Amino acid sequence: MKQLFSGLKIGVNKDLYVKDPESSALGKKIVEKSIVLIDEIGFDSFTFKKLGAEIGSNESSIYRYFENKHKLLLYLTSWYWAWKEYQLVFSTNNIEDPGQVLETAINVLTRRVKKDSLTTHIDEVLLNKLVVNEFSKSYLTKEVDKENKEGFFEIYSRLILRLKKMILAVNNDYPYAAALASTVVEGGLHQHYLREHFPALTDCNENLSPADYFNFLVLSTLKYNRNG
Amino acid sequence: MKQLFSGLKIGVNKDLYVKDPESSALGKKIVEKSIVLIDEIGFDSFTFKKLGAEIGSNESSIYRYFENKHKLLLYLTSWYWAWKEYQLVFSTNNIEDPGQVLETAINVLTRRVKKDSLTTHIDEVLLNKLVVNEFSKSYLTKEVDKENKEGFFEIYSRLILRLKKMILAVNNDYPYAAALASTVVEGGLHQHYLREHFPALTDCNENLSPADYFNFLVLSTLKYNRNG
DNA sequence: GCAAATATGATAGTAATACTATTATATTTG
DNA sequence: CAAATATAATAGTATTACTATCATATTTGC
Repeated sequence: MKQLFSGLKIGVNKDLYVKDPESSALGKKIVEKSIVLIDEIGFDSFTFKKLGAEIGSNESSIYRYFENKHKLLLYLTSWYWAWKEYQLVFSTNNIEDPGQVLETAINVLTRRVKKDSLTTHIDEVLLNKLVVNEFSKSYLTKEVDKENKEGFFEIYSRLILRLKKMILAVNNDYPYAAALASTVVEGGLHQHYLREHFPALTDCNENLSPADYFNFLVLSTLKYNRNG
Repeated sequence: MKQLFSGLKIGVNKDLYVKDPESSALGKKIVEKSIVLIDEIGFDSFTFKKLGAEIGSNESSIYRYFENKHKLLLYLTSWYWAWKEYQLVFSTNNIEDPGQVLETAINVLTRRVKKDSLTTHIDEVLLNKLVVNEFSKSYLTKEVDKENKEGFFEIYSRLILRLKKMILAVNNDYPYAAALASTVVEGGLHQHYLREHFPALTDCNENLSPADYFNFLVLSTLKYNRNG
């Protein structure tokens, strides 16, 4: 915990970059504009050449920060989950009732991101959209097991396990705490995507948020009594 | 319904292919071996050139069946969901109790696929793995809205809506029927993926299946009584 | 059984991608 | 101010994702 909150710098696995993008103006620009460009044209058509053109820099300079665009995606999504973890811990810190803790956690993890600006160069609203649209692509690869061993999904995993703990604090006998935690986080992203592109496949809209849905879902399954 | 079950041929949107792969030996071979090859090397490294080499055919011949590998993926996943829809309707056909119908549906949609072989050339077990690993990539694109309008996700959407109806048949007041239906189907894929690559993030294993988890989740949220 | 139509195969070519390597030019630092 | 470091520019390679053309099988219709 200590390392995560010292100085408010969001820390990600150092093997995700060649040179720390936080260490220079160019690095920050790469991160900042990659979020904008990926949001604009999608990760699939995104290239370092296009990004270079966008920021008035050269392709080869970007390669000195990130090995390839996959690593950049891992960097951006790790940053996002680290940021969410920070929010999660911070916002539940002085709540005592486990039910309240869990509700707050679900809200933090499934709410649409509003303007927040922890940093000057990262637009969290856009980054949230990027995660909704592209996060799955970061782990649905043939290299997932190798990269998982290298710790590239550590922050995300830790976040799910934190939620799992909060679930068990409400009902220690619940047999599907990890599955439920992962359902909430992944499902949260998915419901936001559906709302945008397949509105018939979700009930979430302006009046009913994914947070409402998941709060009810979790509450009901944790409090459910087979005999009553 | 009629068109779906006439002759047992699984029907997908005709705009997904240039020439119907079911109409020739080469077409069937393309479909058959693409499933094997995508499963082997992953969709990202899969190319028509490699597939051509694999089946002793030419890249250019494959282009005469599918416009590009994205359309092929849409074809394969549509076929899968059409097959699941068939199983869903067939297996719930003569059940009267809505609770039983729903349980059967959840089992069909979240169970790991066992050998079935409706056709000679499609290996449903491999196709199920392919869907777990690659389905998200078929809709997480910038073209999703356009392709959705063209009906490329029609079968999938219809399947979710069928499940939604079954949910409402159990509890007509449930306010999140569509969200729950999509959670079960997508979540089913996701839990299988986690089991394989992130076992700490799910409770599903040899003894506890995603079907068990989702049956309990759905049952509890549908039967939950706020006041008791 | 043969001509015409159709399907498949082979080859070539293009623009873009995903890099690597090298060299030149800024910029920073000691 | 020299040395070190960062960035930019250019070039080059293998692969991808196609398109086009032409040759050769195979099928079919008479």
